[in-house]
Amino acid sequence: MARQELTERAPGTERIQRKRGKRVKEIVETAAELFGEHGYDAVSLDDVAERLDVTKGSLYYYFPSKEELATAAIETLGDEWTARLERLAEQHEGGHAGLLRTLLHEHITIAVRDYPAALRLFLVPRAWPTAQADRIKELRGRHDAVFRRVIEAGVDAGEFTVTGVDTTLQCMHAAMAQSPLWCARLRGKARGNAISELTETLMMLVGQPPRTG
Amino acid sequence: MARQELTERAPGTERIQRKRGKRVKEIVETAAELFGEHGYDAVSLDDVAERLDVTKGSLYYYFPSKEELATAAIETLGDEWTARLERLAEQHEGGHAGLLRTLLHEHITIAVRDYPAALRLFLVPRAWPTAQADRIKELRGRHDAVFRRVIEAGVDAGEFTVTGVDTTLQCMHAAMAQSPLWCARLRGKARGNAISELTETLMMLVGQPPRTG
Amino acid sequence: MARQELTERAPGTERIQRKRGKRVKEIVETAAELFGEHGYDAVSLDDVAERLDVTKGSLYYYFPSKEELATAAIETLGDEWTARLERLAEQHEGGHAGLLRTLLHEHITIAVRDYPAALRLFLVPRAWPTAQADRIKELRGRHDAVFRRVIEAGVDAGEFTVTGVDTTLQCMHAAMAQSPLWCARLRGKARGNAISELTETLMMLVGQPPRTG
Amino acid sequence: MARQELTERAPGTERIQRKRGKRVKEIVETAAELFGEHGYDAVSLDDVAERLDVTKGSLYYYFPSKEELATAAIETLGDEWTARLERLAEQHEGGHAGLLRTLLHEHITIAVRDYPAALRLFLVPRAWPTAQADRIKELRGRHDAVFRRVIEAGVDAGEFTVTGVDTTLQCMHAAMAQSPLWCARLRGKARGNAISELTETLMMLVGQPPRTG
DNA sequence: GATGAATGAGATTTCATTCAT
DNA sequence: AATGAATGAAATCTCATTCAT
Repeated sequence: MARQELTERAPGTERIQRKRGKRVKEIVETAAELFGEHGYDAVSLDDVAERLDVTKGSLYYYFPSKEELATAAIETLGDEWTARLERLAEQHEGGHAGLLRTLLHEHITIAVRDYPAALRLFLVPRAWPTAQADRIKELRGRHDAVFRRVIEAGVDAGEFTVTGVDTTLQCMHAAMAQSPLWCARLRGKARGNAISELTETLMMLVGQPPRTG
Repeated sequence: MARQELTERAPGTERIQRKRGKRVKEIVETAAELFGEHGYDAVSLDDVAERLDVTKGSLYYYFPSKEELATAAIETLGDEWTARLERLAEQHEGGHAGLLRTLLHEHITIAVRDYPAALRLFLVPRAWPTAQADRIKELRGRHDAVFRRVIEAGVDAGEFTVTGVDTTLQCMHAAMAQSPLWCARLRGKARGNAISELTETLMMLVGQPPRTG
Repeated sequence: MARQELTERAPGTERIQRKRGKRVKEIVETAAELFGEHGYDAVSLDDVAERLDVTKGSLYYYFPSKEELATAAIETLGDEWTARLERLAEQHEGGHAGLLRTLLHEHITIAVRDYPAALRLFLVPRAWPTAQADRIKELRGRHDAVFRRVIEAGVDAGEFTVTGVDTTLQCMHAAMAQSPLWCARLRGKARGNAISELTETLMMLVGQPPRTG
Repeated sequence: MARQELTERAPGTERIQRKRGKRVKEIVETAAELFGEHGYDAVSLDDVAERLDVTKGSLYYYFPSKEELATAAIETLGDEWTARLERLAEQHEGGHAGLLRTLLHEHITIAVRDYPAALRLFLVPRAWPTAQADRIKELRGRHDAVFRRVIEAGVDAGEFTVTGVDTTLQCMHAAMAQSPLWCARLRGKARGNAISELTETLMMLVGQPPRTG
């Protein structure tokens, strides 16, 4: 019996890994959704499990604790999100204002359309265990860097005016994190307009007058 | 029986009421402090009771549930807060920009110095019972109105430029709600500077170029 | 100071006692009502106090504990009740059937009209402390005795037929105790009819055919 | 993928369901026992859990609240009880008096011997949530119907005499509900005699003279 | 006589976590 | 891979009782 187990170890490991990855992603996204919606403490693993239509026990197969699940949610989302923004920044041609506008618009769109409520995970300042807090800080840093680079470049080029880059970044981030709440009830064109309006308003933070709609 | 009339009907009712009010205020303020600091879910009634140096049971003598206590805390804070801003607005003389700057500065100062965590109570989207949700919404309305009036007046006077008043308000509030987090580690002069910098940055949202520090 | 108290002991003691007696009676009746309605455990002293529009503390001025209050309720009610029935029995002239019918009718009337729900106190078998249990048993005995005497006399006279006097008594008592529940929703004539019908039905327990209404 | 079809979709679901059902039954029966013995309020979930040798938490795995557990207990008991009486009624051959006597005897026997305290759950007028109150009322209705049918049939056949069917039913039930109290201290033959005596006494409520023991 | 305040023991309920299968 | 069951610590809430005034 013991010997059997030794031989039967690795059949189709790859496909299994892929499947596992998909499952993990499902869980993480659902968790992020719920945590973002109600806050970490107000969401029980039962809630997460129920929305996924699995049992609580299953969650523990994929994650060793509730905290790790939340961290994974933040990490995964943050990673993907940042990657999308970084790609955009690389491809972009044109002035700093154009790039910043593009980044803001994309960021808000993702927040509102793809991961409503997920961003709040970054905001709600829970006392994470240090290991996880560090990881989160790093992510936040990478994320911030995308915007920071454009803004600093714009300032250097004399295109942007700011009181302080950090403060500007914080304001942008805070507003974008709340955006899903404001846009939650809008659909279709109205939502698109709201996103554009928010983008233009945030552009003012670097001294760019709003473009006429 | 006739003699009874000489005695006052409700003896000492007033003083008792005052005393009760004072106690309630103590409790509410302590609660607000803790809730604001750690969030609604992270604070147990034991925590509140312990800081007040009474037993859990006593809290229930004054409030029928944790939720009601939290609502009271929010209400008290919001009330006082708004009142302070309204007073400022009334007294102010001078242009719209000056008033808005004053309001923003005061708001951030209160948030950072006096109630370093209270704003989160308004933000974290907990599913309050409707009775309480309504009360909170009303508070936010009053609070919003203070800022809305200045901005609309400034726009009408041609002093301010905005893409949309609602959006502008939302961005301001989002940023201010986060401010205690950014300033938490700062003290003394550094903190004052941070507050001023944030104020100036937010002034840009209505098209006012930052004043040179 | 101590001396003063010795001299000031008894001014108008009598009137005070009477007043006290009235207050006690009010409390006892309200308590009996509530206990009978919802059961001893389901009623809190707060409930009693609120219906009386006094504070919980006041109840403790008159009764040393919840249990004593309940006992007092049972005792007072039982005492008065039994006294009324005993008086009726003494005055009565005529046959055994007539007396039993009168007693049943009166008993049910009191139960339904004067103390709805109070009788259940005797039924709900709580584990009273023995001191109080004894007192209750005695009361119950005196109460039972009124009916027992008529029934035994009737049986001896050959007027009544029963399988066993105890059993008959128990059935009567059980039915009468529930009667307020059945008649609670009836008013005026309808209630009078219901009481009469119940009386006639119980008369059958001693072999008396129902009188045509 | 094709292989999956060979495996059953919900593996062992049936056995699990059966096991769960068994567990639920164990809990419900233990609960019914305790609630019946001491009353709803006097029994804590700790009591139930301890007798089952599990923790409180486990009970909440099966029932969402104490009230639901109690309702389930009542329902289970009532269901089984009524079913037993209905079966008896179906099988019975002979006159109405014989059937009624059988039903009464069986009912009292169950009450006294099998569920020595369950009836109180039906009697003590607790304010159940309406959903559950309805279910209980329905149960009582079914239960009542068994007796009502015999009595009405007997009356129609001229075998029985009653003042009113409802009143008669109420008296019978009131007496039977108390029976466990009266017989609690009796054992063996004495108990059997008490049950028979009570049965005969209740037969008098429909005008049937007692059979000589 | 009566009240408001406070207490503390105990009840119900929640939930992250573990484990056998 | 996943589940159902169980646990236990901690949270919310209730309430009889005490006490200073």
